[in-house]
Amino acid sequence: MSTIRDVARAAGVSVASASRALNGHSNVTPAMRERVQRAAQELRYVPHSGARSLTRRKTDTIGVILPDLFGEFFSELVRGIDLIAHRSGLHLLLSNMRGSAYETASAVQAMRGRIDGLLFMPPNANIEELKTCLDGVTPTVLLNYQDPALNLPCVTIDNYAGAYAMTRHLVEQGYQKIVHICGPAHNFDARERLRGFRDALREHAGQRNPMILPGDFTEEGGKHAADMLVSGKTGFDAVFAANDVMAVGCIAELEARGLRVPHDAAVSGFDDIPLARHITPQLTTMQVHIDRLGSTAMLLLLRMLGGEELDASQSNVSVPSLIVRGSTGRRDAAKAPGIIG
Amino acid sequence: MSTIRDVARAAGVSVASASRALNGHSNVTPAMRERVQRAAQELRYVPHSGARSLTRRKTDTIGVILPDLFGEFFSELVRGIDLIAHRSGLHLLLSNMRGSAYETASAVQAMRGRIDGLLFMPPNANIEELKTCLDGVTPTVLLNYQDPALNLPCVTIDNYAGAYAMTRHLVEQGYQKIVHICGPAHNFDARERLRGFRDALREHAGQRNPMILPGDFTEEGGKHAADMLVSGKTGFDAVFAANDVMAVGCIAELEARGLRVPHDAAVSGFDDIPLARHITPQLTTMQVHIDRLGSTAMLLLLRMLGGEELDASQSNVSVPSLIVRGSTGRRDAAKAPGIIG
DNA sequence: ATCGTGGCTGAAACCCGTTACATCGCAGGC
DNA sequence: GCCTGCGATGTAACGGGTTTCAGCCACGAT
Repeated sequence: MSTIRDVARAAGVSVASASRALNGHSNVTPAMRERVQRAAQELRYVPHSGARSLTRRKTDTIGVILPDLFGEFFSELVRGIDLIAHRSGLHLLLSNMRGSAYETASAVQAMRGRIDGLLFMPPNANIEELKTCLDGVTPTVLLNYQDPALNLPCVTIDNYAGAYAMTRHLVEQGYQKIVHICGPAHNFDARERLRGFRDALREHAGQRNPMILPGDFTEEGGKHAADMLVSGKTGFDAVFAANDVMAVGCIAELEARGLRVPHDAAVSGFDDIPLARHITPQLTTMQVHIDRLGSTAMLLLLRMLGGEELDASQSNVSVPSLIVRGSTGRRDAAKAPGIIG
Repeated sequence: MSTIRDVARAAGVSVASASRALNGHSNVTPAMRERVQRAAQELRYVPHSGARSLTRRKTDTIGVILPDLFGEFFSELVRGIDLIAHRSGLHLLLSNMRGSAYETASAVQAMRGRIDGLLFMPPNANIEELKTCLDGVTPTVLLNYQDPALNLPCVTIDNYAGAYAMTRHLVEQGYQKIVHICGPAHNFDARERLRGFRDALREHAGQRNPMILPGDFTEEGGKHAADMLVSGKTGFDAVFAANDVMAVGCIAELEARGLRVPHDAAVSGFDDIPLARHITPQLTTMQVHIDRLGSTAMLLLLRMLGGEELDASQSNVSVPSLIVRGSTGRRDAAKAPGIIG
């Protein structure tokens, strides 16, 4: 592998001139530039980005730390980020932390000297340790997490408003015994969605003690919840799952148990994953533009890289929109078999 | 940001000793190590990976260059890669090339000095330019592409065998007018699948001029093909789409046009995306373990990083397995309405 | 007492670029 | 003809680590 010194030697000039010629500085004669470029080409010289970033104090790389690299959420998020990053000639350094706080801290630290900025989606675990390793070292934008203690801009989804809107939709459709399958207890999104569900049900249906089933955001979890519902003695006529994946599992299990959706019970989800449109009945859900989440975060980060000082007040909250499909078809009083259970 | 010199000064030792103490070299007294570690902790010292990789000639980073960062294929592939990479403490530097050959070349070059090895999935465009920039500079494993001219190990899917097996399955089920919706003409996978289809049909059904419809691997493409089929005058009783996404589009369109699958016509796909199990009828398809593709490639690359000299002869071909589901349900002679068209 | 040995330690070179600063030559102004 | 100023070029420092090599010291052996 040839270095810039090799190029300089081959061209019979100093390394400084070689560097200037190759980087398009103006104070270089055309003849000199020509000579250097020719030498570089012949030696197949490619600058060593690592060395370059050492002096430039710029790596042209953005770190992306996520809880896991899995599924639709991940791919859409990265797509959104890359769309903007690529446009600015930035690379993406990916890291996951497998949920562990220790891994998270080391992942953040391992980024030092590799990146110019960080997009960080914290795990649901305790955030305390993060504060120490995130203290203004590198420009950072948080994804899907908000913490007043960390005065960082963040890009989030308004889970509360989304769950509220969905619950209200179900109430307005005439459903009376609406059950919520929630996500993991420590999950930020899950908690907010549960809160939205609770508030909407209290404010629009006057219910104070709705039925809540535990869930884990997996298809199996949705099936399990449906199982409990059908076997249980509590009646229900609608299920609002905290995400689409569980809703899909729930529908599958309900139908396996002989119930028809939405005829016997409505089911709705959250996220609008591609699958939502493809199952039968099509799933009513809250549409979240995950790619936009990534793009927005990246745009904020670009501003920070440009020197702007952004803080939590610049945070961006995107409100998901209600997509009504077949799975919550208007409850027809004539055909409805009444509340199950 | 404190450097190792700051740490050395604080501990009252030389940088060399500080470096040795922090990197766990054996020739350091416990007292010295203690002093240095304490100083590092107090100064919140984190080594600068960029600088470190300059001397070590090792970046602990793997470059991953893909045609695009999109969809299930991408996320599964990255998951498989990360699974192995993470285990070895390697980071992932992601790059896409948007199909352009120029971008590809510059993406590969931009990796110089940033990575220890490369996982590369070439675009379908001409490979010629790549040879020059891939010439043994860095250990490389090719994904899903094989080229005798590039003597590199590659990890591929046996598209030919998969398509052959699927076609044979359809023939054995009794279907007689089997149509293939193929992928983009320049796509390597698509061409191989088409070839497998052709050969199987010739060898097992004696057909030499099967009906081939153009496609583009998108849902819309599948719908369009179904549209042509239904409107066209050529009869068909089974459709083998070159990927699941098109198969899904095809089924949707067929049903929209009043045909039932598999009653009126069978439909099968290729890839076994998660959606395949969720649509009605469930899709018969060839299961491809995309995550394993990534893991296998990463394992090969690890061996190369370990000093082994691998070449094309070490390539790994994974044969997809046939997953029979409802969409190609055995053609029941009694109920079948005969060939449509 | 002397010499050799071995283990720690520190100074300095090195990795590969970029850039501040010094130098040089040349043209123009007086 | 001499000085000034400017633009092109070269030298060397620098960025932040790692590593080689030499020096130092204490210890054991002769």
